[in-house]
Amino acid sequence: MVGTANMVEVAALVGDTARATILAALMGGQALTGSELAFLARISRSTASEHLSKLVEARLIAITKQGRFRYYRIVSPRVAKMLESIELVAAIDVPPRYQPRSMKDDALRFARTCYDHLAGQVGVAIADALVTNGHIILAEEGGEVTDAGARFLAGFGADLTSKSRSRRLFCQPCLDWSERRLHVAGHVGAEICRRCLELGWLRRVRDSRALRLTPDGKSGLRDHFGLDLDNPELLRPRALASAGKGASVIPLRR
Amino acid sequence: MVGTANMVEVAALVGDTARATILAALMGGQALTGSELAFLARISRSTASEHLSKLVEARLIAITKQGRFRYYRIVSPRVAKMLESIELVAAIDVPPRYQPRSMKDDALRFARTCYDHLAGQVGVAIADALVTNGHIILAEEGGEVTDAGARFLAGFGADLTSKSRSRRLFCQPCLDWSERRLHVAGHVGAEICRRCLELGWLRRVRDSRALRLTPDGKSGLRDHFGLDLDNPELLRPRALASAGKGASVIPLRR
DNA sequence: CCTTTAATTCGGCGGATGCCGAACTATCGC
DNA sequence: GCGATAGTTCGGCATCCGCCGAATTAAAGG
Repeated sequence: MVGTANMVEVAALVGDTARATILAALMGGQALTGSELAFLARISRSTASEHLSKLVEARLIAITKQGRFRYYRIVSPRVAKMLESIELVAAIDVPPRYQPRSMKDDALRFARTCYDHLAGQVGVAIADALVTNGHIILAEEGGEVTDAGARFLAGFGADLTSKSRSRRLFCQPCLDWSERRLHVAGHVGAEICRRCLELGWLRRVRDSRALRLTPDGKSGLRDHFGLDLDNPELLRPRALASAGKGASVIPLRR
Repeated sequence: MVGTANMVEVAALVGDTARATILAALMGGQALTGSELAFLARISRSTASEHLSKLVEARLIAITKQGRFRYYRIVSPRVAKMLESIELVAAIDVPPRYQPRSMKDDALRFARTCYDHLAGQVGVAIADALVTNGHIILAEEGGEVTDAGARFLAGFGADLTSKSRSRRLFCQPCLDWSERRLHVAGHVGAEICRRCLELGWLRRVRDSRALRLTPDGKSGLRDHFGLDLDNPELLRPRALASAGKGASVIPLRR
C-alpha cells in the first residue's frame, strides 16, 4: 500500500526513547551538537551518532557543519507539526493521574519553546490575554489577528510585515500538550517568542526546552499583556485599559 | 522529561508494519473486525488480536462489540490527524523517483477516504473546483466557506447547519500525501464525502480505503462541480456558469 | 607536528518483541 | 445442546536493534 511502508519507518524512528529524547530536545528550536544530544539522551556518543545518522537519512533532522562541530536541527515545520501531533495524542492517552511530576517537569510546564513559539503556562496565558483583549481570535481550527491586534503586536515589536499573506494564515492555533489549551503558533507565535527573548523577558535554560521568566519579563507581561504571573490563576488575564485603542510601544532593549 | 515517554510509546505502536497497516485500513473511516484486519495485514488472527489489544489500551483505536464480532475504529479525529501528519512526512521523506507504483496504488491515488473526508486526485480536484468557483478559500493554514459556497453546498445536499460555529472552523485544509496539494477536511469535507457516497457518486472498494467513481459520479461531478474526470488534467476545474448565483439542488437518490 | 576533542565505524552482546500454532472462551444459528 | 465461527491467551522461537567500547577519521590549536 502506498505510503504505509514509509510511515512505518518514520514512526519507528520516533518510537525509540533515545531518538525521541533527541527530537524533543531539538523541538526547543535550537540546533545542538551530537555530543550535547548524547548527553541529554544519556547515551554514548557512538550510539547518538548512529541515531543521528538515521534521523538525517530519513530527513527528519538536518545537519550543519561548522568546523569540527555538527549542529542538528528539526528539518521543517512539517516535521515539527508531526511531532507535536504525536505529543498531543500521547498526552491525552494517559489519564492525568498517572503523570508523574518533577522539578524539571514543572519548569517545562511553566514555559518552554515549541519549535519556534512559546508554550506552557506562559504561552497559554499570553494567548488567553490576546484573545481577552480582542487582539486575536483563536480556535482549534484556525486563528486570526484583528486590526487592533495588528497594532498591538506592532507596538510590542513583533514584525508581522514580512509574511504579508492573509492575517489568518500566519496566526495558527497549537494545542498545548501540557496545558491542553490553545496557544499561538505560526508566524505570529514565532515573532512573539523572538521578541520575548530579544527583550530579555524570557531566557533559555541550558540543556532544556524550558524558559525562565526574568523580573523584566514579569513586569513586562503584567504591564503590556495584563498578566499577573505571581498569581496562580495564570489563566485569567485582565483586560487592558488600552486594549483596542492602539498600544504603547516598547523600546528595543538588551 | 514530561510527555516524552508516552510519545515514544505512541510512535512505537505506529512504527510496526502490521499495526501501521491496521491503522491505515481504519483510516478509511469504516469500523472493521479483527479477522478482516488480520487478513489485510497478512498476519494470523492471534497476532492481530495482540496488536489490537495494544492499540486499544493506548487509546489509538476503540472497540465496539456486536455479538461475537468486535469492530475497531480510529478513536478520534486527533489520532487521525496524527496519522495523517506522519503519512505526510513519510511521503515527503522519499524522493518521488523511488516510489513504486501498482494498480492498487493507482486506485488509492485516484480517490480514497481519509478518515471522514475525500482524498486523492478526486479529493484535490473537488477542492480546486470549490476554490476556482469562489465557494471556499483554502490555504495550508486555514480554510473558509464563502456565502456563495454555503448556498452551493446546501444545494449539493451537504448539511452545514449542525455545527453552527464560525464558517472557518469547520472547513479545514488537509495536505494530500499522494498529490501533495490541499483538499477539504473538517466538517465540510466530511459532509461532501458523506453526500458523494449517499448519491452513489463514489463507492467504497472492498478491503481498501480506495473509492470507485461511478458513471453517475462522473456526470454529477462534471455537471455540478465543473470537473471532467476523463481528462488527465484533473487539476484544472472549469468555472461554473452558475457559480455564486445560488446553485441547483440535487435530489436525494439511492 | 602533535595533542585534544568531535564524530564515525565496527563487532558483539543482550533484551525486547513480533510471530505462529494450539488450546481455550464466547457467541451465533440450528 | 452442538457445531461453527470470532476472538484471546500462552509458550516458545527467531529476529531485530539499541547499546557500548575500542579503533579510526577529522579538524582545531598550540
